[in-house]
Amino acid sequence: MLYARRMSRFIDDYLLYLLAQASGKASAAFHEELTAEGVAVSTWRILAALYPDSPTGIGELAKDCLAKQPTMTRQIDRLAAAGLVQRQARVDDRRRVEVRLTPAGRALADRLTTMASAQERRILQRYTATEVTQLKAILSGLLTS
Amino acid sequence: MLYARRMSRFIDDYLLYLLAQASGKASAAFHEELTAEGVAVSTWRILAALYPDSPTGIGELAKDCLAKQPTMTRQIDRLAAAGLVQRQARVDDRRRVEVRLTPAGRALADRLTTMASAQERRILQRYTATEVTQLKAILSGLLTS
DNA sequence: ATTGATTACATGAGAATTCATTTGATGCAA
DNA sequence: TTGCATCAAATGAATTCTCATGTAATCAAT
Repeated sequence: MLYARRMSRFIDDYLLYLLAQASGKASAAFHEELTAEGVAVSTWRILAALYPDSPTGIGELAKDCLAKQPTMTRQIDRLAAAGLVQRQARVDDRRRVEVRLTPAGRALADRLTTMASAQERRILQRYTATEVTQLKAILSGLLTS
Repeated sequence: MLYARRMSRFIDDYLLYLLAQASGKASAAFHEELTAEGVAVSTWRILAALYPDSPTGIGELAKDCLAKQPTMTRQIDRLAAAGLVQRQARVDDRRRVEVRLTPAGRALADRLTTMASAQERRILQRYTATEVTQLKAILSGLLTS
């Protein structure tokens, strides 16, 4: 299955690789649940970012979901057509568009976030509360640097 | 700049989101360096995975680079045409293709991994050696679960 | 008020990714 | 052997993403 390697790989101790792989692998299990529910990963990301009640602009939403702004505009088109979110131009700056969950979107997000939290518990089960706190603190720190 | 929010967001304490954001943000700085060097992120990922001398099959390489197998086949087409990697069918199982760095590919990887390590040090500067060790251990643990 | 720069989002065209399937190779059971 | 399931990689078609740019609103300076 595995190939012989002459020496250890660069990436096995490289932080950005470990982060990317950990993120990908930890997400994979939940993404399977989403697929079984017929929900696209991109849809989940948007609903989660808006949940429970956080109206957000298109550009900021793109950042939150690791996508580019043109991609997000089109995703929101799709979710709005599906009745899960609604657009509303801000009165104090009409360049901006606030996106928020509709009742249907919030209902779906209720269900999915419950599933996500259960999944998170399964992953974190193996670690002590202290370890979990430290991990989240370090990750949050990376985000605010 | 920021919009008012009625309550804290679900994602701000959700591990998978923190991991994805931390990964994305930590990588962003280095990806800018890559762009300045005229190197695509996907190219970097492949060179890093093969470095320094780890011949790898297409499918495994796809996993290592968070891509699907058809994507990787085409990426390798591109890198092989650029003279950075070479394909070789395995004699013991000719379904498999071993990809390895050419001397030119290794030279480029030498340079990029040096840059990547410097970037990693800048990120980790703010943490103690113990914290770094713990972080990498937990991330590695997530990968082997 | 007018000009020019900047910001936020939308959109067209092109590029990259992925799904579904095919091709070729291997292993296994009858 | 033969037949069949499985596996790794390649490929065609379609989806999806993103770059570059456009449009409209706001802001700053004169």
